[in-house]
Amino acid sequence: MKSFIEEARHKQIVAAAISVLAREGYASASLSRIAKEAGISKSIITYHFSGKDEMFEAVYRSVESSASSYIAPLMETEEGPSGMIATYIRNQIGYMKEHRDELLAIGQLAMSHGRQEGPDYMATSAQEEARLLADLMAEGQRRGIFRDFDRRVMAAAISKAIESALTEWAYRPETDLDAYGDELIALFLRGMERREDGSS
Amino acid sequence: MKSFIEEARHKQIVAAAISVLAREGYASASLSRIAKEAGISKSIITYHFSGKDEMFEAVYRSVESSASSYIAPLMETEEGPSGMIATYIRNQIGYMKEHRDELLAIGQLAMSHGRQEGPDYMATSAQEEARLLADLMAEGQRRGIFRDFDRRVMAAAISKAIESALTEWAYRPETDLDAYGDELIALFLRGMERREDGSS
DNA sequence: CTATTTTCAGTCCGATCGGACTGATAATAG
DNA sequence: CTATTATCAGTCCGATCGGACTGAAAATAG
Repeated sequence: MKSFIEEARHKQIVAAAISVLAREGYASASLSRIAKEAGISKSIITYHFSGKDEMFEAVYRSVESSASSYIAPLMETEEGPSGMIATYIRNQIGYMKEHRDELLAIGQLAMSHGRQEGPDYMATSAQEEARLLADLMAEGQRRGIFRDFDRRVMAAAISKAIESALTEWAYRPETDLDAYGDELIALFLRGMERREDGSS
Repeated sequence: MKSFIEEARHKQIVAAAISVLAREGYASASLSRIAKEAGISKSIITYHFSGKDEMFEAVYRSVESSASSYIAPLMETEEGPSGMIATYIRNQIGYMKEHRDELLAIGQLAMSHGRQEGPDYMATSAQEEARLLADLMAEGQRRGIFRDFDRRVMAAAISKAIESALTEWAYRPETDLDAYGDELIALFLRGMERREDGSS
């Protein structure tokens, strides 16, 4: 089926949820609040979604697919591990510039599961990201471009560093995101590369 | 006054709150749940604290003072910016090893304020940490040991990287924290240092 | 036109929360 | 001994939540 209406409502509700999550945080993102944000009756949400969990999953998947479809094509043009990692960081921040609320929203969703891991779909997508970075690093190490470091640690550091750009930017809107990304690229490329003197 | 009983109760309640926050997250950290964790009546909490906010502030300040009293003395012995930053990272992780739940707990408290910054005491202590790192970096740059980078970005990256050690460790208990810390130190010292060839 | 889908405002339920309060009791201090 | 302080289990309140439900109206489809 997938009527136009159904799809439009889904998008509308997801968009309203993203706004509320990003602006007021997870605790305020109740069904009533989201319905109010969308200008619709609360019943409509439960009519189109089986419940709150399913709706938040739709939010997560929506942002995930949006981000990956933005980033994936831009990665194709690069070849070396260094360039690809730099491109990865640059693209993540590029996406961030145009989709601030989406990223803040899924950040709220990710944090809302205080200890005790959240739903599967979150864990798997986080693993995919770590995997992608780790593979690029392994290739760089194999080629002798990168020194020997722990790829898990490095991948986590990169992910968190990109995250820090978002929180800094949300906190200080005057932050120059492109410059922030360039700083991170310089930091990590220098931190990963093998030195000329051949040691380590 | 500060009777023995009052102080002991405060500590007991704070400890129980830390356990619940670290193990079950902010959402589960209700007064009833914390009282149950401590094996006391819920009324005792409202008897010794004016309310939930004051109690969580006590939790935050408790961990903050514990951490700074652990770390500060160990910083005195170092002299150069590189060594001090390395020591800073090492000490943060050293404290982490013995106070996992405390750090997870204040992490929950920090995250609980979805957008819209939390209480003052949190913001100021975060600023102090960033300030300390930024000052060390400025000194390193002045001495020509470090290259020219954005100290705000670098300080945020370091803080987040240390945080990543905690989340990784909480997620995978088999993580070798000392090795993790050494990896971070290698990463950031290489990322910050001025290269021998004199460029940039 | 008729049948179906969608929207709406609103109610009701059970649960949980922070917090104020009770009254009895236990512990401690002067 | 007498006051004071501390503890307890429990109640009550107002508020909010997710969610199920209602009945009627509106929109859409066949």
